[in-house]
Amino acid sequence: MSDYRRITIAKAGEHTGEPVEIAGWLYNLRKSGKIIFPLIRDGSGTIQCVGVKSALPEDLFEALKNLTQESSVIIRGKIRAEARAQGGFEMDIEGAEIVQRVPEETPYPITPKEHGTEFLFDHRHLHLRSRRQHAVLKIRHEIIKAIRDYFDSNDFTLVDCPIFTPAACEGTTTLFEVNYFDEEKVYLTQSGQLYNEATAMAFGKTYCFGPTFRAEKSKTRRHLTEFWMVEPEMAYATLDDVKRVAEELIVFMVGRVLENRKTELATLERDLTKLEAIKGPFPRISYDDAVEILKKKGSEIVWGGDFGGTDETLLSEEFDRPVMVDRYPTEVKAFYFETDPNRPEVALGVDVIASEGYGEVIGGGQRVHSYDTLLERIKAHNLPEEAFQWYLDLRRYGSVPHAGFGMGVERAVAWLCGLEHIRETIAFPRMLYRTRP
RNA sequence: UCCUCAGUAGCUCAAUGGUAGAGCAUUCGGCUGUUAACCGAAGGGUUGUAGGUUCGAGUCCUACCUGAGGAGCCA
Repeated sequence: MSDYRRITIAKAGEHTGEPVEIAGWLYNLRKSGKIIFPLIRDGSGTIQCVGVKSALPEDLFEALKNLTQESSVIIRGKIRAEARAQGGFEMDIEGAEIVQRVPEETPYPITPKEHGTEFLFDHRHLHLRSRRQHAVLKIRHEIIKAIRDYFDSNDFTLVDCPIFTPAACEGTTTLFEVNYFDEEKVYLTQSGQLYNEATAMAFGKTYCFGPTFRAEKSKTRRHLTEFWMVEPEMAYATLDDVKRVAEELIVFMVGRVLENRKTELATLERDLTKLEAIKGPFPRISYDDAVEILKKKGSEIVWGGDFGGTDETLLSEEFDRPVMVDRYPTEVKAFYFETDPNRPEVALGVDVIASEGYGEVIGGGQRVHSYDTLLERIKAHNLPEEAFQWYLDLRRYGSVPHAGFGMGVERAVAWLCGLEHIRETIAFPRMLYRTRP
């Protein structure tokens, strides 16, 4: 038994001819009388094994031949290059150990045929084992790693923000309320931004990376109630810095995925030319320009309104890469946005609209840094002044121009993977009508 | 919250108002190169729930439940 060295399927090609073992699960089994083809997956990949009756003990051959889908099994044998096999390699079975056999009375529910979304997401804990979902989550991991590598290597310090917050960050969106020891109400964070402004004044450049929550009853392919967001914030920075960093981040992220996740992109049948087109510089247009473009394309948008999902799609059709839209009407942006000194009616904010109709992936801009202006805004938005004293402190003690943005991780994943729906981009999605499993 | 569509076997779906069916999965049998393998056989149903119309309802009507897509809102 110890003669067989444990390897992962991903590295099978490096061990041809050696006695090795693979510990995994039965993904599928094709059999033909005296020869069987178990397809084994181990989390790193899948490989077809070949078992010949004459070469194996009778009881082992029969046990493998009758093995049920997703039974856990350790296969021992030798790897061989095989032109007919999918990954280019096959394993000839010399021995095996069945770790747990899935009973036939309770067969694995997800068969190799089609299923509906309700069924699949009710069985999400098992659905994750299938090839497509595995590929999506591998790419998600790559994207998250790229994001962290980008910020870490550009002098940003990770300072995470609280999940429990005492009040609304932006005053507009609906929050999840939590009973906090029956003493007071707290809310699940919808953004770490206000806290980021504090940490940026302490560290210069910071970012937070964590889950955020929105209690809006959005029921579309672009929304989750719990999603992950990365939010950088920079002291002594302006709107232009936000655009530069956002562009660099996206280009870096896409590069990493193209470099390291070719296999997964192929599994998803992603059009690579669309990803390869995502290079700097991204087109930069103003909100005014965007409205003109949309009007020409038949949208009913009027100056002063925010873009709907359809508008974002129409806009993205004009470009082969993400487009940056800046200087939105102050009215549609949150209270903390700095206004353009030359045009007080527009805010120094920018949205990055992803290509191929994937919508807004990044939103951010320059923050108000004058104490008086911020106080005015808080009053104008009917926000509780008391709760914002600490935030006002940031303008009392060494206030500087500063800026930052937030990127929705799931939207980025859906975009780079080319997915129809955001629910596949996270292991256990939380949506309007789904909190299980 | 609003609009639209859909709920039939474990799963994916069929069935003009007239005897509820197929493929996959499961069980049994066959096959030494299969690629969502294939071939033969068997078991498997309170047609989402509650009413109603009708000689007769999976099918038509009403309400409710569940889900999907979209709108608004948002990343």
